[in-house]
Amino acid sequence: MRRSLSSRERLIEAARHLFAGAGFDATSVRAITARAHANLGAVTYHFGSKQALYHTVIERFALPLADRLAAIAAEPAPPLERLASVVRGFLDHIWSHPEMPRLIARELASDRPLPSPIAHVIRRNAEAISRIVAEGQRDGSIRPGPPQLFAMSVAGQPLFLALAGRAIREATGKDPADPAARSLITEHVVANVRAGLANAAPAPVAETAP
Amino acid sequence: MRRSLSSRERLIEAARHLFAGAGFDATSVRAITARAHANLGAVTYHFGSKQALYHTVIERFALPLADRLAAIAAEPAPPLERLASVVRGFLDHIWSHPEMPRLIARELASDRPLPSPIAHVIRRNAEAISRIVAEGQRDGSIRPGPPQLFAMSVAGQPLFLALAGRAIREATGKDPADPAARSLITEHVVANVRAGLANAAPAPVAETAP
DNA sequence: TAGCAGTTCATACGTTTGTATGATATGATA
DNA sequence: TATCATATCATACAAACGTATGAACTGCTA
Repeated sequence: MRRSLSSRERLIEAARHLFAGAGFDATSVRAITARAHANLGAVTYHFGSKQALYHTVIERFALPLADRLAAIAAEPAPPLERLASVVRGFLDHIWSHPEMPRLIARELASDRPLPSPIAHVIRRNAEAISRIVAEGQRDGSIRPGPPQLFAMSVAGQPLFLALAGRAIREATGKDPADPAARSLITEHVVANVRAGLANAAPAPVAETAP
Repeated sequence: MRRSLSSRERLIEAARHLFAGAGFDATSVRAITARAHANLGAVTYHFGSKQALYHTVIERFALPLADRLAAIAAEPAPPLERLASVVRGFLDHIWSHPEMPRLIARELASDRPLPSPIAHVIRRNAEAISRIVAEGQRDGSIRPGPPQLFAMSVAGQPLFLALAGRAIREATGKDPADPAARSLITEHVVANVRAGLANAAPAPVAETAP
């Protein structure tokens, strides 16, 4: 844990790592402060509670991701190309925030209400992707079906593949920390999403505007 | 909690529900025994420890799933059909064991070594699916690419869609507990996997044996 | 130098945790 | 009825937990 960072930042960094690895409940305030080289009271002082620190950790990755994907969704490219960009952006964001899929997975698995930043990012991304899919269905480039389910598949594949990094390492011998393996995985998911959504029949020519 | 079941079975049932909803660490032995209408000492008596009860819960769904998918994989059908059957079997198993994806997601997210029944079922399924994919690539019905990554996508989509049931309910208004919604989701995943793996070009005729 | 806000520190408190213990109850067998 | 393994029960215990408290330290401003 870098001593150069402020105590508050060190706490966030330590908490992110420990929450992702062991979950909220199995991570003690004592473990966090020890890893951050901070005093036991530091969490209460800087954040008020362990819960509040947890929410801070989540906001750190959730808000930028929502913004990033919204920007991609607004690009002036064909729907399938934009969806490929969404997948690339998603995975790129995950590679630089490896804790994200683990924290999200735990929250999705949980009975507790979703922390609001997570609920927010899921809602925004699902809507943005659904809109792209619907647009592609209108112009015939994407096959028919419920856009919301397509959206779950588009977002779910990057999330799950990252989450299963461990299993992938065992099954393929490739370490997802290695850039070559990362781009292999990225290209796989992009190709899979593209092939999964594309209209098999050559897209019928959309009626030209009068 | 049905009183008709043996105390041991009631403990497993209660534990499965609570572990899935709150995770291992946030579930207390007291909560389990209260839900099972059993005495506090019952977990120690019947299983030896909370950990051992957890492992019992996991084995209950992991072993049957591995057997089931292995049977499907051995069927004498074309590779793409067998993969569709794998997806259906996977989802069918999940619908009757809704706790499964939640428990698996938590384990995949965790730093701890995978409990052996989970590691076992992952390994067996990944191998079985990879073999089908490789076979399909040989006969030209499945597009080229690393079979292990295809396997992760095939298994990951049912798992993730089930895990995201909550988000799906919010986004689509459909409750995955409803059979109609279930078959909608099942058919979506089947179609998605099929389209994602199929060779876009018409399969080249395999050389006939001499 | 005095004062003060911001931060760090050691320590204490009341809960909750998983497990151990020994007494009691139950139901089949002798 | 006596015996015995199996099961249930109420308690006890030490450890770990999140948080609160008040003293000590820090660096800046008056």
